[in-house]
Amino acid sequence: MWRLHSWLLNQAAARANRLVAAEFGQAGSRSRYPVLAGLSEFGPISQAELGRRVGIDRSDMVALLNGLERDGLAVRAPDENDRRRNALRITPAGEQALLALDDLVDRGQAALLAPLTEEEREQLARLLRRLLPFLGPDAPDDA
Amino acid sequence: MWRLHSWLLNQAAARANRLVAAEFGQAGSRSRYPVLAGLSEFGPISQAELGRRVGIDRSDMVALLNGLERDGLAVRAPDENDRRRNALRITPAGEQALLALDDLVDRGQAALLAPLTEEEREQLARLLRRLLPFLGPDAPDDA
DNA sequence: CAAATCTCAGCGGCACTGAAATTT
DNA sequence: CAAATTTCAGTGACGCTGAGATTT
Repeated sequence: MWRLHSWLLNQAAARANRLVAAEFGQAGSRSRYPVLAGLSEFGPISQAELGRRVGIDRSDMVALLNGLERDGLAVRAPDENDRRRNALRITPAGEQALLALDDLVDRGQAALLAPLTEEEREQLARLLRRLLPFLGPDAPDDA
Repeated sequence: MWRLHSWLLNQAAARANRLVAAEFGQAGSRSRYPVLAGLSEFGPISQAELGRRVGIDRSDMVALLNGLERDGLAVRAPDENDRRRNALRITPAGEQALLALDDLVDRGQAALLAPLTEEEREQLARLLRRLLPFLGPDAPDDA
């Protein structure tokens, strides 16, 4: 039972979500965080590509961006090179919001990772990354 | 972004669920597995206690047991020592079903863990267990 | 009385599917 | 034509809350 990785992963993820959600409180959906972080890191990008990189479904991405645009944290512009795509950008207000969310996530994670040493935390992150194929060989590793 | 443990955990758990769900197909809910495994391992036990051990909410446990009882895989009997409780037991058919589910879960997990060596898999399990407080010091560790 | 257990009704976030419209 | 992108409508499993009835 306790060797069941898929069960352990689910339990650990559920706990992480509880802790982060407790920090977020009324501050909106947790999924906003990876979207804003991805926008900030990957500059102008299409919805499909962003979704692939942060592991969010195309369909959920639409709803999330609707909310972010409504709140002035991101903007959709037509991509002139490929008019099927939207060129997404984070706004200054979005960068601002991202900084605030950074703090909340950090605090939630501190509680989650309390039982581990710094070395063990890095080891855990390294192992988890190896399980995710879309974090290709180009993904930042511990190189 | 890639150092975000709560994000990594969620992505890894989502992938594990996809892979296991692909194996399960029509074979019923995935949550049945931890319940049956817990019943088999912990013998006669109350719903609340079982829920605590396998990380399933009291409320969801009711629905899961309804299904398991309907299918003849588990039985509820009144606990004569404490009549608030149900004494849950797995049936022979339940043990049978558990064996079948074992195979399915194993195959799903084999795909998930393919990138890791045996040593790394144990290390991952060890680290994840340390994040789950309800796996108290009595929990089977790598001692 | 306080606390624990079982049950039911319902909610919200999340991952996903299927299909339509547009563009390459 | 085949493939990719955005969008919308809808589904289902999951984790959880709140409340009621019963028992300790």
